[in-house]
Amino acid sequence: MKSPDKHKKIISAATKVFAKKGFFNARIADVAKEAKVADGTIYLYFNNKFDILISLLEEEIGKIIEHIKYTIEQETDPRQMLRIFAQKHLAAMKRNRNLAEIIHIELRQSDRLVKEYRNQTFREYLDLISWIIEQGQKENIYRQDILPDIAKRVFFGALDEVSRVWTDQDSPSYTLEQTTEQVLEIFMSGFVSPDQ
Amino acid sequence: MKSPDKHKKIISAATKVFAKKGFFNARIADVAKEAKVADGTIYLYFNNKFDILISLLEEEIGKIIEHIKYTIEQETDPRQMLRIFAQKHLAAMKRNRNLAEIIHIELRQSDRLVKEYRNQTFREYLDLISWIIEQGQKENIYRQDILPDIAKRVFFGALDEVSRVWTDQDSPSYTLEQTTEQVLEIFMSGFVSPDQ
DNA sequence: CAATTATGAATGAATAATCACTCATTTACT
DNA sequence: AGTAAATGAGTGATTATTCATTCATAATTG
Repeated sequence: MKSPDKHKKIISAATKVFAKKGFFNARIADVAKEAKVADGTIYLYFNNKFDILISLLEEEIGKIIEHIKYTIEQETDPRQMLRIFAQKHLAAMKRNRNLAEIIHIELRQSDRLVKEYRNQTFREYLDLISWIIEQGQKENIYRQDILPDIAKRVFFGALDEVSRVWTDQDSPSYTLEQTTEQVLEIFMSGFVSPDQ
Repeated sequence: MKSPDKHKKIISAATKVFAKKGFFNARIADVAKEAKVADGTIYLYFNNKFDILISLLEEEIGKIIEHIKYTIEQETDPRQMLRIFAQKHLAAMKRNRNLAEIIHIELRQSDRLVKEYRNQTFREYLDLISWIIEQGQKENIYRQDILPDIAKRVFFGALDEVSRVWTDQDSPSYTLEQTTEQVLEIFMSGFVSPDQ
C-alpha cells in the first residue's frame, strides 16, 4: 500500500522547494531530494508536477479556511468576526512562511488551472468576509453604504499585502498583535481623526 | 541604427504574451511572432528573456508611478492626495489590463531578481502612501495612532486586490468611479456605523 | 516452520520533448 | 560597395516523465 506518510513528506518537501525557488524553477529532482525519495516515487503519489502544487494548495489552504470558518461560526458579534478573521489569517501566514510564500506567488500564476483553483477557493474565502459585513449591516453595526462585494476584496487585499512583511523582511518592525490591531483599527474607524 | 520603434513593438508584444501565458510559459517565439519580428531580432534589443520582463516593468510601471507622484505633488490636502492615489492607480490598472495582469502575477515570482525589483520599485510607491499619511497626521487630519508603515501596506494591498476585478472577471459589477468611492469611504471612515 | 513464490513500492538511468539562444546568411539602406 | 540590421534554422542544455529492474515483505505451500 502506498504510504500516506510518504504523500505528506512529498507535500512538505514541495512546499519548501516551491517557496524557495518558485514552482517553475523548482525541479522534480529537488523535491525528490528534499523528501528523500527517488524521482520516480513522486509519480506514484502525484500525476505530474502541477498536481503537486494543486494538492499542496488544496490540503494546506483548505485546513486554514476550515479553521477560520469554524471559529467564526462560534461568534455572534460581526466586529469580533472580522477581528478573528484578520487574526487567524495573519497568524497562519506568519506561522507557515513557506505556505505564505506560495500563496503570495503561485496562487497568482496565470495558468488556467491555478486560476480556476484560485477562483473557486477564494470565492469561498472572500464570500465569508462579505457575509460577515452583511450580518453587521443587518444589525446596523456596519454602515449601510458599504458594498460588501467591494469591501471583501479591500479587506482581503489588505491582509494579504500586510502578511508579506513576514516573508519579505528579515526582521519585521511590528509584532503580529500590533499589526492585527492596526489593520482592525483602520477598517473599523478609518484614517480620519474623529475630531475632524 | 537599431530602431526604437522595434524596441517598443517587442515590449508591447511581450506585455500581451506574458499577460496571457505567464512569463515562464511564454516562449520567445511567441513574443517574436506577436511582434512580427524574427526570434533573433529580439536579442538585438534585449539580453535575454528576463531582460524583456524587467525592461517592460521598468518602462511601463515607471511611467505610472511618475504620473501619480507628479499629480500628488500639486495637491495640498492629504485627503485629496489619497483620493488621487487610489483613482490614478485603479484607472491605470483598468486601462492597461495586460500590464495589470503582469503586475498581479509576474511581479510576485519568487525569483530573486524579480523580488529585488519589486522591493525596490514598490518601496518608492508604498513610501509615497506613508508620506501622505504622515502629512495628514501633522495637520491632525489623520489619526495619530495609525502607524504609517503598516497603513501603507493596508492601503496598497486593498487597491491591488480590488483592481483584480478588471482582470479576473468578465463583467465587473461596479464602475471605476463607484469602486474608487467605496475604497476611499472605507479608508476614510471605516466600516462601523457613525451611530454606533 | 521453512522454503518458495508473489506482490507492488521504490528506484534512478534513460528518454523524449521543449525552448532559449546563436550565428551564418540575407536583406535594406546610404 | 560597404555597413548595419534582420532573419530563422539549428544547437545544446535542461528536465519532466517513463519504465525495466530491484528487493523487502507478505502469502502460500508441503
